[in-house]
Amino acid sequence: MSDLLERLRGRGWRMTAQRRVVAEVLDGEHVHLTADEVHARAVAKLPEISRATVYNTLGEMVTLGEVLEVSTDRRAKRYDPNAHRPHHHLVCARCGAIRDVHPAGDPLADLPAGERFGFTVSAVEVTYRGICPNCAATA
Amino acid sequence: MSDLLERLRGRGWRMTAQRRVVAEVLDGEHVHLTADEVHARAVAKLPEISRATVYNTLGEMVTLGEVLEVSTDRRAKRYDPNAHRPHHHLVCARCGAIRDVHPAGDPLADLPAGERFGFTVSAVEVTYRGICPNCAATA
DNA sequence: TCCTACAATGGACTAAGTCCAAGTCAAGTG
DNA sequence: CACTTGACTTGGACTTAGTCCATTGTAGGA
Repeated sequence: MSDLLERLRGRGWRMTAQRRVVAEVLDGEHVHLTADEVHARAVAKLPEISRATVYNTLGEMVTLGEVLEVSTDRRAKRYDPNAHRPHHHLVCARCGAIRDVHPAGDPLADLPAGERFGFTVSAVEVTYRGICPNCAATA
Repeated sequence: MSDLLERLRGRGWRMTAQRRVVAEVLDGEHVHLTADEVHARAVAKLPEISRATVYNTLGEMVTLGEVLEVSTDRRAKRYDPNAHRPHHHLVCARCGAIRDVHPAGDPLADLPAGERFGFTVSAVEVTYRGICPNCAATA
């Protein structure tokens, strides 16, 4: 069963059919879906679920820290259920697909104090951009 | 006079009043403006300039590689005239302000071939997130 | 000066997401 | 089990950021 679902239940989440299907959709995917893709898959399991609910639910999961929001471009945000392992992203410039990657090194350490301008730096995001094998083939 | 303008002219750009003001706006700013902010400043110099033209012109400058497009969140894209010196960005999570930073190390080198999944990786963006001194003070 | 291809215009359109008032229902209480 | 209540869901209107396109204007060469 769903780990994600267990964790959410453990946090006192009220369990509804809608939330269940959203959690299941995310949990079952190893790619990063957009909210609309999540909605499309959720509708397949529960036809009357609304877009607003999908947005609400995703937003709550992000707030709870169970899911990461990734916005690599002007297109739709994508949701990453792999919130418990630090990683970066490899994005296809053509189709927008995202993969998780685990590079060596700690980029936070690469930012010397002299370059911090008084900011309290708490996080770093690294986005590698390129063309995925799929898009390269159909170029 | 404007360096940016000179470079664009040198590339055979047709010079129009609209393009001139857009280039001047970008060139004069050391913060990173959104397209709408660019438009607002452009209108101050040339009241009849249209939004579409500002978008077109910014897009062309990005294509020519004279300006960088930065989208650090779901809000509007920002335009960075400092395209000729590689740098990363330090973003305030509260107010959205952006500063350029120049960290040590080359993150591209940190992505081993085994983590590239067949992608042709051509660029890397690093975004440091934190709270700027200003926002920290008024917290 | 005239031509013409390139550029500008503005209004309609789209995509992604937010907001809200009204209806529904999960789960605790008696 | 039935009741209650506040949390959850709904769908449609709205917003923001940006794109598209047919028409009109104009820079710069002949």
